[in-house]
Amino acid sequence: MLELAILGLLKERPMHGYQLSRELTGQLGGLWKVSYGSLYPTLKRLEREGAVEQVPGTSAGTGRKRLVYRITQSGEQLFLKLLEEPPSDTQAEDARFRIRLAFFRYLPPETRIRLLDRRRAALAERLEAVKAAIAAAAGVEDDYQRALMEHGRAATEADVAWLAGLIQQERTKYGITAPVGQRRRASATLRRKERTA
Amino acid sequence: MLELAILGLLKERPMHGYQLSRELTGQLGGLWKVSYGSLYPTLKRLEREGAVEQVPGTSAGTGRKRLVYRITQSGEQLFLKLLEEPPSDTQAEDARFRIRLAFFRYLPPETRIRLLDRRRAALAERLEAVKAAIAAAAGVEDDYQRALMEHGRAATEADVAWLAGLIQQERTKYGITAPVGQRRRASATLRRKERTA
DNA sequence: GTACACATATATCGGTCCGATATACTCGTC
DNA sequence: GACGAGTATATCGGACCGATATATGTGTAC
Repeated sequence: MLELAILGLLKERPMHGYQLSRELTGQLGGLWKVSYGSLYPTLKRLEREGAVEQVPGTSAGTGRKRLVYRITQSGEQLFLKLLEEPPSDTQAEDARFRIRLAFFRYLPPETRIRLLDRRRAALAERLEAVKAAIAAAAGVEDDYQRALMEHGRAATEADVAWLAGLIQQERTKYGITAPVGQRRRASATLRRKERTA
Repeated sequence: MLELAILGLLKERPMHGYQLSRELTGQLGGLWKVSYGSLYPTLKRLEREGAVEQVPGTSAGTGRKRLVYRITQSGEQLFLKLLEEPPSDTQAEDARFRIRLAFFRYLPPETRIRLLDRRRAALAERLEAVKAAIAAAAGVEDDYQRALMEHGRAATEADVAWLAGLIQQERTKYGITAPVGQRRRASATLRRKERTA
């Protein structure tokens, strides 16, 4: 995830580590505070893999030690690959999706819609799970546990609606019609079952 | 975080690892899927620390290998300590707060209000950061970046309002009046400054 | 003019949690 | 009696975190 964010920023202009940290923290508006303990090792790994490279002679004039990096050709390819790659860690996927969205402009409208729809399906599936858990916990007396679940439901519903709005907006903008058959309950589970069948 | 969840469940009744995993995944309604890669090592660590212990002879009759654990006296103490402990990892704090809430019934009302208020202050602070980022990005053309920030603002506002509601409910229930001076902008930052002053 | 707090900048450490995977037992069912 | 599905414990490498160490530059109060 951090790789994606770093490459996305370096795509715009060369930067050094500390600068990346500030941009990431600021641009995502406090939604994600990047740790140096992640940033610098990741930057080194990207360099080792050839996705970024140091810009020579940049710290010469200032006297201050600064390692400025820029993205390479191979890094550009990696960036686009990561931007489309399916999710892995459900825990971090929320954060990953935000990063992705911040660089959505680099993707064609069709791909954007596809990714938005995939995310919506995943959240819709989570919503069903939450609803099922609420139904299962009907007899539980704990007020806080119920409040927690209800809040989870409301928040997830809001997210799904937000994504639906973004998709609609994108479709209207580019005149892309919704697929026929309007797969209403096209949750990831259902699609997975179809694929294996 | 996992420690807290495990201790909270074992406080109710002895369980083995797999059972804990199902309870956690189900009870939190898909909001958190526990990984075995976290669960079993944590369980072992808790045993090594003496917070939990194996219930002897439970797998005898079944023939199936099952390691049933129960909470110890020292584990009960650890549980209460973790339940009140201030947050550390901002990334995981959202999840940690949910776990905490699920076991809120074990805390006295005053403590509950204090923790809810701390959480609300932290979110209010985050909200201010998001607002500042939105203001700073006024000239940016990227629609998605703006949509992302706006959504972050809306979601955080909803969370703050939700917490305010919970606090109000708790106060009404137990007849605890709000502190005089009603520190309106009592963000964590302000309180930190007051403490150091 | 100099001391001192603060921001800049890179780097490492231990620790938590994750998904994937390995292993093995139990049970229904065909 | 084979076989897949569910149960159960365990380890692995990897991502990310907060805390911390270690410098250097910069503003400013005395």
